[in-house]
This record gives sequence, C-alpha cells and structure tokens, in this order.
Amino acid sequence: MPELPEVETTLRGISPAVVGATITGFEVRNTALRWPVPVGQLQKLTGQTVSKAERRAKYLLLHTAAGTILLHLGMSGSLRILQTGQVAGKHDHLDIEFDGQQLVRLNDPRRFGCCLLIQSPVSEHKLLSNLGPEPLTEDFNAHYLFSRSRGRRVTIKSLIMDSTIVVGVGNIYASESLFLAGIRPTLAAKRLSRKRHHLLADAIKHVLQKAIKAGGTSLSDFSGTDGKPGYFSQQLHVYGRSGEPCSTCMTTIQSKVIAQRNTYFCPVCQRF
DNA sequence: CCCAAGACCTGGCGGC
DNA sequence: TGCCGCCAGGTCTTGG
Repeated sequence: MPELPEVETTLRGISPAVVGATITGFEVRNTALRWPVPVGQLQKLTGQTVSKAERRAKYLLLHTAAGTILLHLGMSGSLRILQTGQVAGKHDHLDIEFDGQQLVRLNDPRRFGCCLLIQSPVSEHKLLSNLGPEPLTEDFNAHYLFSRSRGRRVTIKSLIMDSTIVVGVGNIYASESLFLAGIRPTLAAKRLSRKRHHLLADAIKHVLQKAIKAGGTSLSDFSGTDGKPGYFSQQLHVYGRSGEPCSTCMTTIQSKVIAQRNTYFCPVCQRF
C-alpha cells in the first residue's frame, strides 16, 4: 500500500486530528514491529501536545516538545483515525490516544513498519540522516541526478529507488517513471545522457504528483477500505501489465526482475 | 565506497 | 476443500 503518495495522503488525513491535540496515552498490543516498539519511552510523551506533523521520505513524524514519534508503514501498514473505545482487530498493533477521545491506530499485517521515538535532533537520526532530497522539491533535478549517477554501474531503476539518491520512488513508480521518460530500466545509470536525466527527473515528479492527487481523492474519507490499488491501476501504464499491450504503441509489455523486484517496461517505447 | 543478496512477516493467489 | 509454493507497494543489514 504505502507508496509515497499514500503516506502523503495519510499525513493529510491524520493532521487535522493530531496537530494541536494532546497525547493522553498509548496502547501497544504488539511490540514486535520491524524494531521493538519502545513502550516505556513513548509513555513519557503522555501529556505532550503535537506541534507539527510532517512526512520525510515515507516516514511520518509527529513532533512534541519532549520528542518526535517516527512512524513507518512498511509494505502493508495503514493508519486510521477512530473514536476511543473501538475494538481492536487483527494486526492493530498500537494506538496513540489524543485528548482522551480520538486515536490513531496502526494496522500492519506484515509488521515491516515501525514506531520509534526520536529525542535527538530529528535530522541526525540514523534512519533520516542519509536520505536524499524529496523528489517534489527543487533540490531534486536533472543536474543533481546526473551528478549522482556518475560512475554508477547499477541499473537506472535501482538508482532511482536508492533512498540516498532520492526518496519516495517505490517499485511501482520506478517502472512508471521510466516508461514516461522512455528509458529502459536495465540501462546502467552512468550511461544515461544528460537529456535523459532531464526527462527522468521530470517524469518522477510528474508521476508522483499525479499519484498524490489520485491518492488524495480515493482516500478522502480515510477510514475507507484497506486500499488495494484499485484507484491507481487505472492510471498505471506498465506496472503489473506484462502481457498486455502498451497504451502508446500496442507492443506487449514485458517484465524482468531487477534487484529482486519485478520491473515492467515497453520494449519499443523504452529502447535505451 | 560500491554492489548484490539476505533478512524481516503475513496473507492471498494459482495450481494440483 | 486442502495444502504448497510463490508473490507482494520497503529498506536495513551483511558480506564480498
């Protein structure tokens, strides 16, 4: 579920409920997420008010004067806003209660997500300190991408999925961006021309922006169904479409495993 | 430093 | 139906 657009949508969904609200408790039913949930540390935030909620890469950050809660949704996580007293279901691992009346509930079947507390400067935290720029900012552009691909033998697909290069490009949007830019995913990063870096940087921005709009629409009520990608799949050109005709040239879409992840492309539209 | 592969975990699906 | 193997939107960690 959580590609960058859904994390962004999640942020927008929880912000009205949590920013300015006071934490009145935590209920942790399962501490065994990707890293152990530090229950004792979190409890000390009780009584603190959330001053700001933001997204960095696919991390959600809830700031208080006494520390910052860092959440990640992994492959299968989601957050919901509920009234207190709602019975927890399977994989509802933890709640953060606000003002004694609402809670943010984390559900994550695969438990690749996490909930940690940061008390040092946030940008210096190990999980955040080596992250590349946000794709939708001006810091991420053709010139930057070109400079970071010099000497790199990895495929261009692996490069754009490397969070130290640029954050937020997951497996779906890597394939989609490369299709839009007309670039073969298997091409060595160092062999990409300047012109194609330009096309690629623009494609990444375009695809993510469009997806955020789609995600925002589909999840606007927020407690809605646990989202399968129904609303995305209409807009996907190549991802998950091997064997189907390319929407541009009707050639059969192919798939290939790159760095252990399935990758989709049109062999005609993406010649290089 | 760079790169590839392994690890974590559950659920849904197709095939027999 | 039931069981089995395979696959899945992430990313940190390890080993060469």
